[in-house]
Amino acid sequence: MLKLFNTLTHRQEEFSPQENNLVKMYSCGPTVYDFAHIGNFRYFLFIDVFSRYLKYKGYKLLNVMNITDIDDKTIKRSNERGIALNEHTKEFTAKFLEDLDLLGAEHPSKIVAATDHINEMIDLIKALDKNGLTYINEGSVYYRISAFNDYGKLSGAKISGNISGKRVNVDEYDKEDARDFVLWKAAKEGEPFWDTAYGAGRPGWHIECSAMAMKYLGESFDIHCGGVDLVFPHHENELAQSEGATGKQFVKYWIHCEHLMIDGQKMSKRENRFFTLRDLTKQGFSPLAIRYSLVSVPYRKQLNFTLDGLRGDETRVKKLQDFRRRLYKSKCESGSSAQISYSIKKAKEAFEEAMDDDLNTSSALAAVSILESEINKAISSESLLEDDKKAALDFFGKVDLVLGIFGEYKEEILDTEIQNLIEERLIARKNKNFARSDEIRKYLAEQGIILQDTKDGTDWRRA
RNA sequence: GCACGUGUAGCUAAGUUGGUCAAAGCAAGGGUCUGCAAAACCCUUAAUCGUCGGUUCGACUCCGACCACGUGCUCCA
Repeated sequence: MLKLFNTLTHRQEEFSPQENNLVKMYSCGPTVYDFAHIGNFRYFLFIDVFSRYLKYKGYKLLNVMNITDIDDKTIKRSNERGIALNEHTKEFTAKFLEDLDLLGAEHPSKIVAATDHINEMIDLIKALDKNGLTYINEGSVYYRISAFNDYGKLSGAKISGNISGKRVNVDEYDKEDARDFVLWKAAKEGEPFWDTAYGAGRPGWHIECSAMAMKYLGESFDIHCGGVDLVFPHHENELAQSEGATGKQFVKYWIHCEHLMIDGQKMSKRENRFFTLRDLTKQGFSPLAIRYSLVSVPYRKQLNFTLDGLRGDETRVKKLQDFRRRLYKSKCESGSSAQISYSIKKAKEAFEEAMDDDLNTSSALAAVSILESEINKAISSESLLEDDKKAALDFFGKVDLVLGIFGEYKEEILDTEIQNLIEERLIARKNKNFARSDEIRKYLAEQGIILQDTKDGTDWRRA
């Protein structure tokens, strides 16, 4: 039974979807003003692993993610570049998806852009209007928080009342109450706008998620995800907009992913503590190791990202790949052993138990390591049997379906020239002609083929 | 200032309805294999569980204080 920590109730709850086998989930997506950074990807990989595990558990998943392609930052950047807003945002949406692919993250079932849903937002504002939850001031439409009783139920009482000394009128729009937020911003010079029933303007930050989530998932659905920083005000306001319009519970489980830190401190562009995916791949790190790093710490813990740690994870994923390769290639007698099959069963239980416990990936990985070590011993002592090998491969395959940490395994084929050289070298070695043997090894190394001599012959791999 | 969270071996970290475990990975040391390598594998080392008190027969796990770090209260994954 999967248990999840629900921000709304502030405790761990057993998960069960509204419709018996179908999970409906909304994940807050990127604001496409620039490249996403690894902090963003920590979250997106959490969504990936979470989604994969739901499928692993046998659920059907409808996962919608938004692309925020209209806000202060996207406007600012596109103006700086002197290109149209949507040209700018299309470009960075594409980069975002490329990065997801690179990290082996599955795409959500639906990816939707805010600017494609202006009508839905206006309709939602109308519904709020009808319920007396809005007011207009100088062409902008505001949400009147005092008229919504449940305001604050997601983030807690902490925002009730004025926050002394901190709340200034940062927004250049006028509000009745400092806590009110804008639904529709009146058009300003130099900004894109849409002509609507509420005049020319552009959407406020929160309205897109309410409108799109309800359009694709219904007025009430199962899971809503985001980074912890979104709990307030974004999700609190989203909830207020949605429930204020429908009178129904908007979301049952609110799930929030913790932030990532670099060297124990907050990311900071100014102090050069900041990485995009490209920054890291340029330094030679593999996307797989980056994925492993970001996935290996449970999502509700702050993740301390360090380059030293990443180097370690680089080694780790390489060992995982070597291990799987070794297992594939191991030659086994038929049959199975009671001990190994018990260990495999245990590992599977431990893995699922860990993941069921609010997606404890760290503990799940421990289960993998323990079995890995045991299987390795069996291979070394040539005591691994065929059925156990199959069961083990099956288990690691299932793990990989969820965590995606083994990378691709493909049987590569060498061209015959290289094949022949390897043969020739074997013969040379047999005749103790080591000069020739080393010559061939050196030559192949230059071709990117690394040879490894084993007692069963010569193995090779690409550098 | 207010609110919340974290502090476990060199590093990344799991674990706590209080009484077997203080997982696992990386690093480090040793070994197996090899003509030599490389890779891989095996073994070992290491934590008074932030500090100081309290509760208890017994606390890493509960309570209090303190220190450090982080986050939110403003745009943010």
